[in-house]
Amino acid sequence: MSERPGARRSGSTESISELTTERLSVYLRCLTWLESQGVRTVSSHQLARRYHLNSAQIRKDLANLGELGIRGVGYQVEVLKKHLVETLGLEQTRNIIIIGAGNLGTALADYRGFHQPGFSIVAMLDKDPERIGSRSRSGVPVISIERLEEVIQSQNVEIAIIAVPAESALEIYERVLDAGIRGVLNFAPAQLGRREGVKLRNVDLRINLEALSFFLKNEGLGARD
Amino acid sequence: MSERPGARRSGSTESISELTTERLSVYLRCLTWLESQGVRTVSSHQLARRYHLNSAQIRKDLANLGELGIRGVGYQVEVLKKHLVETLGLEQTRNIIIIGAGNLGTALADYRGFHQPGFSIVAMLDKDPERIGSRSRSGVPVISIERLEEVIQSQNVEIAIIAVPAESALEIYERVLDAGIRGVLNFAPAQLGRREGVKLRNVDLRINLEALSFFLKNEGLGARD
DNA sequence: GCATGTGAATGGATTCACAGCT
DNA sequence: AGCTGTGAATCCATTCACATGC
Repeated sequence: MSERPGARRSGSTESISELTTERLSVYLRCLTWLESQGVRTVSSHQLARRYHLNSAQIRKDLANLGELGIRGVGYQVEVLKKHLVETLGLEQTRNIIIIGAGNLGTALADYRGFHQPGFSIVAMLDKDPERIGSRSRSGVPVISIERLEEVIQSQNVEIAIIAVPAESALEIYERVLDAGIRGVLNFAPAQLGRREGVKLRNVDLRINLEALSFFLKNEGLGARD
Repeated sequence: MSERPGARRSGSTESISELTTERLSVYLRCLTWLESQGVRTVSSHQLARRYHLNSAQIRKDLANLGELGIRGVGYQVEVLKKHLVETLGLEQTRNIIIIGAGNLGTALADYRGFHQPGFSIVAMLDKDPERIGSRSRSGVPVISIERLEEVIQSQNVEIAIIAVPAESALEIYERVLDAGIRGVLNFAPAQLGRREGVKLRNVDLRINLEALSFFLKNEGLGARD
């Protein structure tokens, strides 16, 4: 119960919405770049101009982490970055499995962005005997889907990435949840249901393309001004 | 100018928001499945229950296409599907290029969901001489990035998928826009700016993982009830 | 003087609840 | 009786604008 007495507790990480979380991730990336360029201090206006963001929104978002800014000056890059890393839970490494070792699964296993600190891809799981026992280019092993639950437990896996065809997605989803997974990133074009205590995020490539198609169809005409 | 006289024009496709568009794409997928199962008629409630959606929202979304439902009955699957295909601009085929023939680009080129009717991936472009001249498993050719503008024009390309490292993303973005592309799907973890008359959609894998990480860090404690 | 942090205002999107049609 | 289509109500997110503090 006892909160440190002087501690500012604006940083009640509960209240932070999903959209805000996504932007925090963006800010972290921006700050990482700025830090690598030797920038020590940055204002919300500078960030906004540089990265096509809105300065008021940046301030509101960052205010969630506590009073980190210095009025009249801005934010210290290093300090802010540290807080973002902590808020997003990236100081520790989370283990990930990818289910489905097809084109997409394998590409994800080798994707640079996934091998950042904070995440570790420990295995791909697949049912095709031809693939089992092999490794992706970056060395991620392919294991039999039969051993799904065992791998999750023994390797302390927290996140599952579903990269199987739509037909199998629901079954896999149920299995990983039963095995205790609370974070799921789904690439299959399937409608998986929300569950209490589980975060499901969908990356649906078809929706993305169809949204572009809709735009292309409708600009020419009506979208004049 | 002359509108067909009797034509219901609730279907003013302008007013449709991006979020609604995304859901229309979901509905289309659901209907395609239902149709394949021989279902002829479906109500908003049935759709909602089956696919974890909200029935009022389904009705609001679909009302954008005109008065397609039959009160007391529901929607005719075939009719509704046809309207969705048309609204999303999927009766015609749009040509796509993928820039970057690395792991991700190649996986996308071979991804089944992209070879649906409505879309055709005509080429991947890359700067690595080793890759140029080869083909993906499904036969998409890799062409020199130097020929980017030429390919866009000659093949009548409408959509560009950016699958290059973050450092190169901005330069590629400018180039495809200059070449006349109005629809861009960006996989690079870079902040590209909005442009008038251009639809940019970002698929950011890192943001997705970090959002899961944030959730995992914060449930256990506060997210009790 | 200058940039943050934040209440107030605005703008969207979702949900409710029911009138109206079949 | 049942389901759509939709105004009204609600909820959430963004933007504005300024008091506050360096």
